[in-house]
Amino acid sequence: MSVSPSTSGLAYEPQNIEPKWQLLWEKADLFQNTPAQLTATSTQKNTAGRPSQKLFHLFAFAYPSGSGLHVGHVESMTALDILSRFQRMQGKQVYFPVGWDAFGLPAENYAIKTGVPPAKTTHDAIKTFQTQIKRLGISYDWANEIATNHPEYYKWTQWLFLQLYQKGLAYKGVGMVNWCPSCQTVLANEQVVNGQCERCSTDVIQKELNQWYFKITAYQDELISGLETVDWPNATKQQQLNWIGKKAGINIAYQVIDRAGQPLDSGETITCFTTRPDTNFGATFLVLAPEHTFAKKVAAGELAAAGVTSDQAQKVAVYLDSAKKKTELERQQEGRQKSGVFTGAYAINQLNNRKLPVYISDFVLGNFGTGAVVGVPGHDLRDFEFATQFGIEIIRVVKGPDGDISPIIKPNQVQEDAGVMINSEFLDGLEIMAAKAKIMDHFEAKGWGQRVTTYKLRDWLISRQRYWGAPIPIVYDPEGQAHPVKPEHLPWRLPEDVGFKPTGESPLKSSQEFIARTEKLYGKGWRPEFDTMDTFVDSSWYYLRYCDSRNTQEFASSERMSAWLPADLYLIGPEHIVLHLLYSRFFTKFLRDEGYFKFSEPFQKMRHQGMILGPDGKKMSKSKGNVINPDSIIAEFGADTLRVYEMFMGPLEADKPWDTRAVAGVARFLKRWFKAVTQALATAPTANQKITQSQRKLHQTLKKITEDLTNLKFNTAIAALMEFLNVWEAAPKTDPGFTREELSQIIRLLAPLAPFMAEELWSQWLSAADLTPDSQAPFVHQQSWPEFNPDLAQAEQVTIMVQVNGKIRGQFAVATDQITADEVIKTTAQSLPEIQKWLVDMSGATLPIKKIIYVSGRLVSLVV
RNA sequence: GCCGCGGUGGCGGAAUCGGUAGACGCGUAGGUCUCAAAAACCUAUGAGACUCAAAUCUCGUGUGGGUUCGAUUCCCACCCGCGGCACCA
Repeated sequence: MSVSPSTSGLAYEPQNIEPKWQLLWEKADLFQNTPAQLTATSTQKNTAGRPSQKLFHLFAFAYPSGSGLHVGHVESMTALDILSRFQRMQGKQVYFPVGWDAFGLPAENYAIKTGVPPAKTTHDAIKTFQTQIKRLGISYDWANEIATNHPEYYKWTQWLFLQLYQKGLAYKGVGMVNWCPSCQTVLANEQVVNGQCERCSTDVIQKELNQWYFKITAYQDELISGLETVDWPNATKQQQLNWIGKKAGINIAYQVIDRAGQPLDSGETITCFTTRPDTNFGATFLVLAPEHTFAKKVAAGELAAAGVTSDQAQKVAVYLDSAKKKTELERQQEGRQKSGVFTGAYAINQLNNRKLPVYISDFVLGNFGTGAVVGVPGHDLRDFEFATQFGIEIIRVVKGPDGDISPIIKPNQVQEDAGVMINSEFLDGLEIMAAKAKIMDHFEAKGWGQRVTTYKLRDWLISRQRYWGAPIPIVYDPEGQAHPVKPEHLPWRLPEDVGFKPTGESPLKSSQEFIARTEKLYGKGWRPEFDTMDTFVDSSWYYLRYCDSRNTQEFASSERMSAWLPADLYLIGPEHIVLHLLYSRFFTKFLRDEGYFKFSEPFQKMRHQGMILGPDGKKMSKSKGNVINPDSIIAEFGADTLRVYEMFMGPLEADKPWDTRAVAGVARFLKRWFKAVTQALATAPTANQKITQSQRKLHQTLKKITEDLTNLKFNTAIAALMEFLNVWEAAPKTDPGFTREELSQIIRLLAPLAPFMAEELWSQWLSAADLTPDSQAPFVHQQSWPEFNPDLAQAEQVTIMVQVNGKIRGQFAVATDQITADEVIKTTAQSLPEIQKWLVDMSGATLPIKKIIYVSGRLVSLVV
């Protein structure tokens, strides 16, 4: 192909340059369809003839919202694009795919408001995003673009569901679920924020429903241990660990007793989970969650044998009813105020034969541990609060750190984490950790308890009573029995004849076609599952599909997945730490167990980009009017300026406010660079005899940029380029200037960061020498990365600082090759006149030097 | 309350196997060009003291201690901000 050299002269005009190269790159199919070119990494050669190595750079799937590309998208896309271009120039084979997390609520809510089908809204939004991204010069592999709402994609989402179903890892179950009255759908635990719906901030209520779950808990231990093998930010790993919430403790079974203090004939027991069995001599009561089966039995009047009167049973029933009606938010607003009711029943603590009254309170959670706790009010603040409120005895069994052994009457006396046991018979005198081990052994030996590990992680509720998602591929026979949709019926298509008015029921119920289709394929009286899947199901396996996005036989071939995954770099916002990342890891481990590939973690290296804030330092939002639109920045300054500015703002991971004036500073820098190069091209000598300061700076910069880009330190890389330009522009008029070869390096150096301008300068570089573009590699982005010369990258001389008693008092220069002459340098340092005056006392007498420290190439420290 | 991250000029930030604090950019001030303005370019720019000036000195990386010839960097205690979790037994 031919590339026409520019004739536009010296002025930098991004508005002319950028559309031109965008078009030519597109025509040339640059960097397209990479995964098809896999094959053995060691034999593969790129255009420059160097051995190739594969890299998978993953940008977090974007939701195609109607408001278009956000400057935050620009930040992370640009960072990955720079890295991709940089690595390609270094001979790596880089796969940098693009796709859309296209199912989801906003499009459906828009449909409810306007009647416009979500498919249309989504399609239009994607078009807008595509145009904006191409204008930015992001070198995506568009040939492998995917969208989760496409039947060829969600066919495999459904396939994945069925695989899980066949292995018993997708199941339907009844349970208390989070229900958003506004979105009219259930939510996963992960989608409830402060008792409110993550999307619309409506108070979430609890409902008992029969829903579909994925058994993520089957992998809970591996989800913990796998974190040790990946290169992720520590904070992220920590948060995942907290979410999984693994805890070691013991389940203790307390026998329920009758009025005479004898175990019930039914052998009824209440099992409590505790991590602090060491304090069990201080136990004075038991508390059950309202959902506990024993609580229900009491309410139903089934525990008369335990001495529960009908009056007490009645009170319990009332309490259970009121607890059920409370929203998550009401429960939180009560704060530490505790409600509860005595059941009338007692259990026995076999350690000391103490009778423990059994209470019910909603501060005990039904879904953690066993839903029942043993109350030790002296050493647990919640138990203390409950005991004081209900007048229950408090026993001290741990001595305070100050030796306090007085009765516990104030909350600040409640010793929770350290101390020595007292009032605990055979545990007395032991530190709590030792006591814990000893009593657990005791409980197990007696058969009263059993060591257990509990987890906070719950199974993943994936049913959604919404339209715009992948239908759950399940059909029910006339008896209501669930059956998987047959593989030949996939994709199990999302019907189009639905009403969008929220009714509290799944919108798919309104589809005649959906029901007719089910009856036709499966028989009269058969019904489809009307719920769709949580969109996190779609978006938690997309990186697998990327490897083989046009495969019609499989979700992706094993060969391709093994070749490209795990991803070498995943750049994703910190808001996805518990949801998407945990789910993705679960799917990966499951499919590995199914034998599709061998790796266990999908994302080997992950980093989080920070948030770009408005100029006011606050999160951008339409209501605050502080939103920066990338299109308007491109219109004013060009895409290269936008890219370089966003990378220059600060460290990638940090939140940083937008500074409108600083954008102009970056535009100035690019303009100066363009001018410097175009002017130099006109007079460039073919060879340069003398080594100049500018040359040294060039090679130092080449070295620095290579290091910084490798480490994702884009802001300091750009600062180094600016420094280089400052030195270049300040070079003496007598300097011979950079040679053609050096100018080529200077142009290539900028290519990853400012791809359009670099391409323009490259074409000028070629035409200045009457060269025609290489037909195999006509573009600057196909050239090799400039290597630095280590000799030239070294400074000619270094400044040695001289300290006297730790304070800087002078300095001198030394040739770089002389810095190992320790004795000479130490002597020179002492002989400096400005140092001499610090080496004498008030009377002028020379002070003895006690110690001389020389830090090679940096400083001499004199101690007197 | 628990877990994690952070605190450096007027602003964004740079420098942490301990070794010139403030790179680079923004802003500001003065200047060149211009009838004028913008743009562009040049110079200065942490605070303070002293000086005609040059030079020099003192202070300075959230606070208070410590280790060291030397601390933004390491240790201890605390304060503040941000993110996450939260009546999790």
